[in-house]
Amino acid sequence: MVKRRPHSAATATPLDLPATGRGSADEQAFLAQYRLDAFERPSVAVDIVVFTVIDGHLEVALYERTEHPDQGRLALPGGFMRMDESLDDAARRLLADKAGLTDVFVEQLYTFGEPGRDPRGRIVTVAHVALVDAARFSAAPLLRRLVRVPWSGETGGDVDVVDIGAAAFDDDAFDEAAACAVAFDHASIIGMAVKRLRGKLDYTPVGFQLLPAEFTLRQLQDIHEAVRGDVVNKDSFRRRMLASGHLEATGNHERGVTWRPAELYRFVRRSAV
Amino acid sequence: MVKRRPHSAATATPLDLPATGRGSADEQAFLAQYRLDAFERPSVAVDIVVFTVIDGHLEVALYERTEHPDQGRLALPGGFMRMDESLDDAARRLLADKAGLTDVFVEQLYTFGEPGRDPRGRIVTVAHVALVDAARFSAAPLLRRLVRVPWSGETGGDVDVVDIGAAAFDDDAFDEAAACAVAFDHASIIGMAVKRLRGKLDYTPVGFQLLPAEFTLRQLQDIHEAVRGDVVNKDSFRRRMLASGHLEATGNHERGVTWRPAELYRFVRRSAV
DNA sequence: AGAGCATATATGCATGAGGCATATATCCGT
DNA sequence: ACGGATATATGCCTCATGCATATATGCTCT
Repeated sequence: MVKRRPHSAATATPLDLPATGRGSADEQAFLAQYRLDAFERPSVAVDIVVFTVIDGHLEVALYERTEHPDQGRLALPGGFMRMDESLDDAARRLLADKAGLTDVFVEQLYTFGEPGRDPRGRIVTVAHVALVDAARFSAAPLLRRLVRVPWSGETGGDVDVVDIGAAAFDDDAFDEAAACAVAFDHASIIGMAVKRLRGKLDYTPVGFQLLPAEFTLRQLQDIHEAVRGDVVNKDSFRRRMLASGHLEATGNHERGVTWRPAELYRFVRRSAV
Repeated sequence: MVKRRPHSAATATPLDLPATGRGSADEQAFLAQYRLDAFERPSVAVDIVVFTVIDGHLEVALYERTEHPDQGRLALPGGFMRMDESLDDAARRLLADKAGLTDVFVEQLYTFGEPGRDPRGRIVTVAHVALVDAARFSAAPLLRRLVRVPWSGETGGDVDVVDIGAAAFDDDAFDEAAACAVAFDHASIIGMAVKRLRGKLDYTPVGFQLLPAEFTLRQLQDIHEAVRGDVVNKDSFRRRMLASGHLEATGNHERGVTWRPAELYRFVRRSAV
């Protein structure tokens, strides 16, 4: 039994079109005269934190700004949302345009909207996280920058970005390198992205997104250790991963290593039981 | 030993004011002529999912829309962001205006920006989650509506909203009640909010936000069971909570119950070690 | 007042996952 | 053939959790 509300307008309408419901003539009339621009509007941007793990280090794709504001500082790839696309679509479009990356894992992270975060005016940015394997990351036409997260637990917050130069393969030099200047609030965005990635790693199968299609258990462990910033127990890690149901042995083995070759696995979506 | 990069500009400038850096005259000039409104902009709204637990059921604050579009349907409290406030500030302001709630736990959830989600035009909404104890929720001038989450694991997705009438204290009638019509994509927003709340409950001390300042372990367990939608082991729950370091015994006991009164605890922020 | 009841609170034990050590397997280079 | 390095497998210890049992403490009813 559906209750019917009294008509707000006395006009007769066809039976199948409710007087005031979704799609009604009444609503159509309302929408026709509705002025959305009566309110002032901010600009909406989308920024993407592209992560990868190279040589055991967590890296983020950053480019050097050539224009004002914050000219010369490092910034996340991003841009303004278009009126005909969803936020996810905007992130994927910008990822393809600015980094040449397609078919990557993209997920919305958080929306930053402090009034003073951009000197150009009121710009709200919807930050996203993308995960790519090292080979595709290196091939992308973006500067590679290492991110060193100050290990203060799970705090998030700002993150130090260290240029990846000669120090790349020298941990001592890396530790002494000075942090680069980061544009806008992007250091804070990266900080939250690292925090989120660390959290997801424990209870969702997301580490595979940072590896090629086939990989060894050691490579997967390296990913986890680089993201977490500490070492994990090898045996229990192997047991846990193999028991998760997300791994499938390919029967192939790694080649060209000087030790016993490990078996290659691939990621399988766990059956929905 | 810190390496120094060569200057990009050869012009002599005062030592403290870089030629092109943040706050430089060059940047000022750029900003003065920058036209942010060259791009079309969407409207930015903020919606809040206010949760509480009453009589063992997870409830959400919804009101019936009196205007087009989706007139007569149930909707989340919300509104448009102002140009001089942050997103969190907007959420708190709207919570106070629309529900009379202040000093509550508020956290950003997710931003919804599908092009067709609002017939009035392009409106991006930044959804938030707020947690209130039952007493304050009931006193707020909003309709109470029960939310029944179809227990399909962690899927999120749309959620059935069931009117809380005579069925409130009768689980059988509640199960048979038909779902109410929900405006816009708000059923989907609530679904994601439930999913997020369930996830946070396991590894962050957030359940306390749904209780008064002093509470018994049984009340806390009821919160967890209502949010998770299943039963938890009483003994291990007590052990885990007491060992978490978040609980502090007050020495007081509950009154007016017909059984042995339980001790009252209060929430303490865990000391930073 | 005392029995009965419902719940809180405490203790002991079984089970399973993770940390750790040891043993064996398999590649490469010399 | 042998050593080096790592993969892979197995067994043991510890701890968190699930489960059962026992005691404590308020109320209600007779």
